Amino acid sequence: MEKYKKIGIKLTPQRLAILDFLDGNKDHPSAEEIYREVSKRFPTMSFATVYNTLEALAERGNILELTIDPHKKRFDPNTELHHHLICTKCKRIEDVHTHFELAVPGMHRKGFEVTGNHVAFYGICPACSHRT
Amino acid sequence: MEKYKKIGIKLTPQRLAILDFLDGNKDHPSAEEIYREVSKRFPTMSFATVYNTLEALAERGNILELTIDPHKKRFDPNTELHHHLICTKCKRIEDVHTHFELAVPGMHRKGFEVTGNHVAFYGICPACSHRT
DNA sequence: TGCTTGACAAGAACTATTCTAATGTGATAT
DNA sequence: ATATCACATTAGAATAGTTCTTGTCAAGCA
Repeated sequence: MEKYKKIGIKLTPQRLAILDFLDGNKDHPSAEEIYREVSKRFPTMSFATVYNTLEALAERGNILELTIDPHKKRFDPNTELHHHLICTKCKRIEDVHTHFELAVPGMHRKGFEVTGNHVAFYGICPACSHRT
Repeated sequence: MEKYKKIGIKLTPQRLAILDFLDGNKDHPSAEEIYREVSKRFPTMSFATVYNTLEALAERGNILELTIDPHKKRFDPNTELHHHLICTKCKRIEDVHTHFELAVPGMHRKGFEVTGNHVAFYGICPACSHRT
């Protein structure tokens, strides 16, 4: 795929498969989910390859590493500025494409140079609120 | 200490030491930091006790489990609604006691019942921006 | 007194991630 | 087209953080 060329990493079949799986993916998959899926096509795939690729992509700003799930890292191929709505029961994550104008008041900034922000909304998704 | 009685868990010397360490602590300590500190007073202290106590406290809403640091859990004894400013280099976390009026627009809510939110601000703290 | 419940310590087990060493391979220059 | 080399890949070991298990004990209660 031509569109992946500009990322600036060496393209390999494994990496293309990972990129294809991520492209347009709205499920914020974990390394394990990526591995499970991609290793269907590449049964010899190693976990290290998944992590290496994800790290390389994150470094270049092509994906975001989410620190939302206490148990594992999750990755988001959508690098536009956006926020998340998380079901505290099933851990499903939905995107919230709204821009919030947020600034840290000087008194709390403590000399920090603020570079970004992320809003996590918590709630219960319809599916979970139904079953009990 | 009387003030701990109302938490509703059985108070033991180990738990009192953990509670004392957390009380007013603004450093958002990890389990490991709590263990290191409390085991000075109770050298036989086990990690399991730390985790059990933290879990019990979190369940009862007496502390918050922060999912901000990708490498470890961090705990916040301040359960008032507040937000955080995180140094992406040294992982220091400062509190931001500002109330933001945030609502998820209906189109993104997808039927979620939203129960709360948390804003993470990212930046570089003064100490880190100095040393290169 | 005996029962029940919950807390504890110690360490094993587990999970997610990172590292290592050996081998393989895509991209470029030849 | 081929050789080369830096970078990718693999398998498995290593690590870090967290959770689980087992046996023990103390406190509260019938």
